[in-house]
Amino acid sequence: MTRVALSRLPGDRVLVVEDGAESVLAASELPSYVGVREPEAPRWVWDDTVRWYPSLLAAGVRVQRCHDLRLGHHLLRRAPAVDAQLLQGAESAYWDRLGPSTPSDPALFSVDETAEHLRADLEDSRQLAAVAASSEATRLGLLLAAESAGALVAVEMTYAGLPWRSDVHERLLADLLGPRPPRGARPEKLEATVAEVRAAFDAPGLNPDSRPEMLAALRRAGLDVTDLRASTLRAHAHPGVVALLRYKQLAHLFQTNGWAWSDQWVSGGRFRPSYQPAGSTTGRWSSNGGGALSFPAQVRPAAMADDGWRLVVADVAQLEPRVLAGMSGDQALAKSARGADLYQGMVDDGAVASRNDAKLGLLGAMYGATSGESGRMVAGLTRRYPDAFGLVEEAARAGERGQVVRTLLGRGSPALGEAWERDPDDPPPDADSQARYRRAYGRFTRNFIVQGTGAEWALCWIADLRNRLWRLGGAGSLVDRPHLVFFLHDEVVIHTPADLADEVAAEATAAATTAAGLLFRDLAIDFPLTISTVRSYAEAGKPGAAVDS
DNA sequence: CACACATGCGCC
DNA sequence: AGGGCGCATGTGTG
Repeated sequence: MTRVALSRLPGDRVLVVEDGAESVLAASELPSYVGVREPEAPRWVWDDTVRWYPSLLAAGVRVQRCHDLRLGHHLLRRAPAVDAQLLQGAESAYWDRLGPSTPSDPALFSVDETAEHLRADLEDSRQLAAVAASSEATRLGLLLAAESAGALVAVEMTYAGLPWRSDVHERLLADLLGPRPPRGARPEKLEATVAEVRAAFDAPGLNPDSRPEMLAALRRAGLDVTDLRASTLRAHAHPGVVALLRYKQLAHLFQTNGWAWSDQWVSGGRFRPSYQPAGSTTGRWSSNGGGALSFPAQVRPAAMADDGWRLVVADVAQLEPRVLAGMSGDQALAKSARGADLYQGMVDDGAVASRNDAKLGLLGAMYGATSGESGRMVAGLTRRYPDAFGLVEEAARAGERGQVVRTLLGRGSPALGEAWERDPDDPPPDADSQARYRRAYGRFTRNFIVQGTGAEWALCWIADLRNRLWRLGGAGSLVDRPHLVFFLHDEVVIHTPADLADEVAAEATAAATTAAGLLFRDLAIDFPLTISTVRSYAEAGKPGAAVDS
């Protein structure tokens, strides 16, 4: 496949390198240049998708495939199967240091003038050579392609935005909090809750946001608490606790997803958060603006499709347990995974008494629970599913020995010590705390292989789905046809003309099959989706939510 | 004054 | 003595 490397040059020019041939364009010519090449679908190679793609999209150019060198560099540098020496060369130290940029500030990442003008073609050659020389070239190649496709999706989703009805959002806020207050003031209903809390604890002037003040007030009232978590407070029957819990809930809504949040992240009828692919060490995405990945259920009613359009919401049932079954090749767990509910499958298989036990046991195994109900379930299930439980157990032991682990497609975990930086001023840790530290790292590596491989499955899923949605056709640009508008680890939302919703749902299912095949080949693991076609995101997943049309 | 950290909550 | 994140506030530090 043709690769075309794009690098920025001083003076708003772009260096284009294809098969060793160099040419120079003015930056303003780039959209038409890319647009005209795009039907042939070369792979565009660039430093960071966020630095190139938004302006192309704004000019109406949709890119089919790319290679994101920043993501690739960080991934390959830590991949156990890659000889990191092969990534060394001209400017490689800059690539090592490149941090993420954001759509609102794409230049933020540049460390100095040189980093602004890195040669994409040189780094691309090194990455290609490093992959080719690796013992896991095929898997790493797939991972790089999926990661880069994810970077395209991330920029496209910020560009398109999640359809947002500010009137619905404001009505919701007004109902719960009262009218929008002046800057710096609490809304009426929140202030009223503060008054209730003060009265209940006989503490005029109490600031419920102050931890020391609040703890003192609770103790004076005879409540023996050392923290203010909702779960702790709920255990105490005191009239003030009810008011305090309501205050905490409303205050969180006001502060996190209230008017100020809307001012900053909603524009033109769209919620446009910023996504950061591979923002977490496991390869999961994170979000560095707008809080996309902690988008609370409370405000989802405001996410509404345009008139004549629908939201197709698809999520994978028990993604990580299924991934564990696939990567461990555990036949018994794969059998329980055959169906819509893996946990129920374990019950039907006679492995556990209840669905809840199954869930506790599996989550416990993946997170490294050692005690409580969850820890107790793990022991019994280990005998039933030795390959699956053995795999995470071995990952934990490797971590405790100080070894790095890798995902199915070859992403490496950060090393012990790299995972959590130590303060050099701290006294050297004693044997006890060293052992604790190693066990904590073991829990991390245990979870890393499953969470990381789950992220890889999801990347393959959205990458294939993105292409399928484009092929579904329709005329016009990205936002005139079915397109992804939200992604949350194991769930996607597609905004689509209503008459295409059924086809979109079918493509989401087909893409899940593709992803399963890419990762697990012949080991047919089912990844059933829960799909809803709705007007409002809040209706998704509920029985009877389907829109008749 | 800016900054880092702790706490608590949201999501998976 | 269960993994990964982001965000807001208050508090303590330089």
